[in-house]
Amino acid sequence: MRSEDIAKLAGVSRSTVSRVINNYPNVPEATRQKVLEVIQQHQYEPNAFARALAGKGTDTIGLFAISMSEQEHASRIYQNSYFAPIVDLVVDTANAQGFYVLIHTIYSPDDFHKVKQAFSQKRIDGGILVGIQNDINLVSEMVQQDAPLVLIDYNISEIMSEHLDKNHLAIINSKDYEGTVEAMEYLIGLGHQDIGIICGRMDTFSGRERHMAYKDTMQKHELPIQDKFVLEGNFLKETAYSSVEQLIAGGELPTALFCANDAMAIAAIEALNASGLQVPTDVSIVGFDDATLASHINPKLTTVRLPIAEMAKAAVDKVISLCQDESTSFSTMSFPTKLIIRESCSQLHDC
Amino acid sequence: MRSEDIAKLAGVSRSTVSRVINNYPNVPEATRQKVLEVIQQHQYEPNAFARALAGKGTDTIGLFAISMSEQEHASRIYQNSYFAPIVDLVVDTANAQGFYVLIHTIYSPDDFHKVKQAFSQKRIDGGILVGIQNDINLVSEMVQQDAPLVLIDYNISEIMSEHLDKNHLAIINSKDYEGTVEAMEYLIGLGHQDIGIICGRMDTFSGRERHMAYKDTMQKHELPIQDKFVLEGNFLKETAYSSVEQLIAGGELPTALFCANDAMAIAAIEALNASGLQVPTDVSIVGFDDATLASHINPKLTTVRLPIAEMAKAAVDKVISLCQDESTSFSTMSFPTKLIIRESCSQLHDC
DNA sequence: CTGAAAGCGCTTACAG
DNA sequence: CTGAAAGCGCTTACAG
Repeated sequence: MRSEDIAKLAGVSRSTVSRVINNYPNVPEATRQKVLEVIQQHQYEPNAFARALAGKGTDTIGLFAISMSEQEHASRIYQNSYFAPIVDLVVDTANAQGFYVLIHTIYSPDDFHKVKQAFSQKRIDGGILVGIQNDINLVSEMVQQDAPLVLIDYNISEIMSEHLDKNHLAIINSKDYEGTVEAMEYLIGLGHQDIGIICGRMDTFSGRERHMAYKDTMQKHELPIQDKFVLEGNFLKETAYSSVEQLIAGGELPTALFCANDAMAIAAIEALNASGLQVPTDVSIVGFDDATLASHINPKLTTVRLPIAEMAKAAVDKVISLCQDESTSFSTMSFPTKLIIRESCSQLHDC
Repeated sequence: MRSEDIAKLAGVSRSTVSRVINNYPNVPEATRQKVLEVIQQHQYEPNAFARALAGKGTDTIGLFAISMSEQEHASRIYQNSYFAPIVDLVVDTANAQGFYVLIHTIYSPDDFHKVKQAFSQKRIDGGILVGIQNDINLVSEMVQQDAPLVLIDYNISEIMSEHLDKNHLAIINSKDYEGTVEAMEYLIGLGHQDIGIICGRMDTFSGRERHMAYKDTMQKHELPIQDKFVLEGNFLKETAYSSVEQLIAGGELPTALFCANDAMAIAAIEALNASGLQVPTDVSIVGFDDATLASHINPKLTTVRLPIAEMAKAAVDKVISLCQDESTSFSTMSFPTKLIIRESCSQLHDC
């Protein structure tokens, strides 16, 4: 069933059918009704691709989850307490506004080709990128296509200094620096001085922010940062577990450990437990994200809650409005985090 | 940049450009190379929609997560330990084979329109439906469009009796009946006789299978099924929590409770704990799914592991092969579950 | 208000 | 082996 068939049945031309489908004003109510009726009757749906070819939008946005540094292939994203909810919320929000969402996961620089392709093949009206490593070239390449783009978690000043801020572009961040400071102040308020950190991926905006806030807060309180207590990490359980094992093997432990996400915090607890150490008795732990697991493990994790729902919704609203606007625009939003105090930290008595 | 531009640059016709893009045999190596070179040089990507319009596939499959009975809107799917991994695995598997995936969540019969639309607008080559309630009319409507379709978790005999088995259709199930029997036998082997159940959604194939296997196993061992110990449920935490509260309020408790999924098992444990009851000391609990949470809560949950990864992969492989096959075919696959024994069940001593 | 026609960017018989 | 042409199913100036 094509628009031509509808036209015949309704005794009008394809042009008119198209006019009613697209809700143009210049068609008399009677004609409109007749056409609508025939459409209803035959459950006609205009071919989406033909519409797109003829200049209409695709009514679909792309969502690209980028996690380049991870190793095995199966079940990575959903186990990731950061990506999974974003995917979910983005889909929900977009669907509610009548948009489909095209998803693709990027595991290697090669895969990245796919996101450019989705744009250049005109499969989507706009796209959301999450988990992008700080690589301004990549971003600038994307932005060149001048398709509406929103980046979740990206360094705004890089955008500015590259003058990329005059495109259909938006950045959605969370206030990770402030969130980390709050967590650190809490730990310090509890009497901790030997505070370690398990870092996140340093090629990530949030990873760097959390690390910097850790350092700054320690310095502000004139607390020494001991190299052996700053553990590298990549937001993944496995590596966090082994670095904590090594830390333990080293003999000396911090009294508290700030972990750049919950997955690593949980790994830390497990590694500590495996060596007969208790949380928070022996060492206090704070995480970041407030993943589902955080409130279910034992001890319940004290963590910084990421406003993922707000961010995902804002991202969708933003792409959609960028798709609709002709004029280029650049905007940024930053959502506050919240410290959720549970059971994984304790007061230090001997200070 | 259109194929015509490439043609000009390469000194050939659009036809030839198309031939090399589509890897047709009848073009001399020299010509092919020249065209390929120009394509490379200009990073040309054929417009996906134009290709689709002209008869090629869209290289995208649809994934529709249906969860009609749930209430609030935000963050439902990802919190759902069943949907989230499926989404993830499907995306990964499809991506790896060069397919995009279009996702849509269905929360109401109205939304269902969207999945039909995706097909009738020819946005996708084929689709995967997960969480579909047993509604043969819906399925038959979909199947009429004769687009390749795979259903995860659906009653095969319904398909057969409606003669829907001569379409591009496949069903992917898990062996929930056998899995439940295994769990029940384990409980009975531990000496339990008063075994209750929290049911899943009964409009779901797996929900019904798990319930039936519970009943059958009880009967086989001539154990009485007490009405007050069979609790209705819908796979969600909230309702499970309150029915367990009611059960507790009733005064009499089973010694073991089989829960049709982990979310409800965890809710049961929480409800029990809230009343000062201990698992497994006071009541043994077994779940179903082996969600991430299962191994992290306290006590670690004994549960039946669902082969979600296998199912998701099989579903993708199946749609893709259905998309490629001209001939209609109907097939079914059923993957075994596995009982994972952890800490939430104990031997009953007084029997 | 409305139809005929051109155009969107491809693919694929068809003819040579 | 290869080009001209028709066709996929829409939309949108253009003319009336």
